[in-house]
Amino acid sequence: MFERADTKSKILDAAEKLFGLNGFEATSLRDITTQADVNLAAVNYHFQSKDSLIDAVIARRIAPVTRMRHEMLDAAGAHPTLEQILTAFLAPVMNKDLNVVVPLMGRILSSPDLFVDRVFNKHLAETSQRFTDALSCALPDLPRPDLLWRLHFSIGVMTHTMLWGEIVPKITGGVCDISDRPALLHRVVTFIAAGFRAPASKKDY
Amino acid sequence: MFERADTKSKILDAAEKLFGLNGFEATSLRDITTQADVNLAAVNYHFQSKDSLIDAVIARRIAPVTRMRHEMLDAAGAHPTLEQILTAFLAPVMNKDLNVVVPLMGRILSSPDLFVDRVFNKHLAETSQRFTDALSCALPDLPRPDLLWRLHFSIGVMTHTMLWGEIVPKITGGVCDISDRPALLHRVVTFIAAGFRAPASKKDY
DNA sequence: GTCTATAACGGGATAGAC
DNA sequence: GTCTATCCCGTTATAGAC
Repeated sequence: MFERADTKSKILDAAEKLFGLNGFEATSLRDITTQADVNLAAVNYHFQSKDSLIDAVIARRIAPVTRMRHEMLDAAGAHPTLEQILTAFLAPVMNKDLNVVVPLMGRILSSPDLFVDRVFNKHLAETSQRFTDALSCALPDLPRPDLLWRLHFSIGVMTHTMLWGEIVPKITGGVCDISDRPALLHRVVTFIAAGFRAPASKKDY
Repeated sequence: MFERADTKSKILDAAEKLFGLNGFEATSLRDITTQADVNLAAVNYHFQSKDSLIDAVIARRIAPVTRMRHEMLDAAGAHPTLEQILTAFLAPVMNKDLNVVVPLMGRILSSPDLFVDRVFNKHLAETSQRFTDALSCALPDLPRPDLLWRLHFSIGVMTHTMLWGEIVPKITGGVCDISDRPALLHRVVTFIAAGFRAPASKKDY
């Protein structure tokens, strides 16, 4: 049942898969419509342009991530630990379907130009505010520039881990394994939490 | 004097600038030849194809980075500290010309598909080996998977910091500043070193 | 709503004069 | 080595039949 998804959803599914696999630029509408098994013109009928399609693909996946992030942060209570904050921030992204959503997120986060105008300002500004506030509470002695830089570094760890997921096992000769998602999340949180707890940078060194 | 650089160099200069600015896919040969003020056909004369041009652009910048990395690691002596190893690894990339080389490096590192075959295996495999060995010496108790994962995380921090350099001041309302390169390097090394020194991940948690 | 067909354009690459 | 002109392909987008 429900085998015949509607055209619009089929396009979104195919697009997010191919965008994640090959990037936004390298994916043509022909690739998408072939994968989705729909007609080429359907894209411009349901969405107005390739750009709008990209927006739609992103919006569909960011919404639940944002919701889950806030839920997890709420669930951690009034004074969440650093690890709880980081987990609430990272888990909703990193525990998604590895083969589709994660590569897509990686693509988004490694396209700064596309990101700021069309993703951050539209979908993430509020979330960013909440998590920086929570981090400030958990690390009251960390100066604000350090805190923001370290959050930025953390996003770098997350992005790279997602984007390179399938590469790491290759170039490490199989030593690193990505199939155990909770273990990987734990590794990331451990690494980042230690980085956040490092002494604040001094002006003279 | 030397105002009239040869065509080949002009193409390489223009290409690396535009590749860093807009990415490899989004940069056309026409963009490059216009920027370089040379004829379109010159690209296919001096290089055989756009792909070969990309390889040439990358190779020209990676060589000095690799040399400097090894020099700095050598200079740190037989038993370098964790901070010395990380600085030797990161400084040669992060202290380059911010406006051209750094964005280019960011682009390379955020294109996994392009990276493994055409960059890692060709230029970085040996360097990778040397630095993982050095890290093993500095952190003898850290299990190998943790060590490799954390090196991977570190590259994520570096990549993201490079790729998003100009964005961070914007979305932090000017709190974060990228103009002081040594300070930024110090922030990165502090963060990563603490992450490396975190307890190794346990199987049960 | 969905298709076929095609317009309009920009891309990489090449032939051949100079 | 450098140019002009051009080929051929893939791209987005649209017009119009069904």
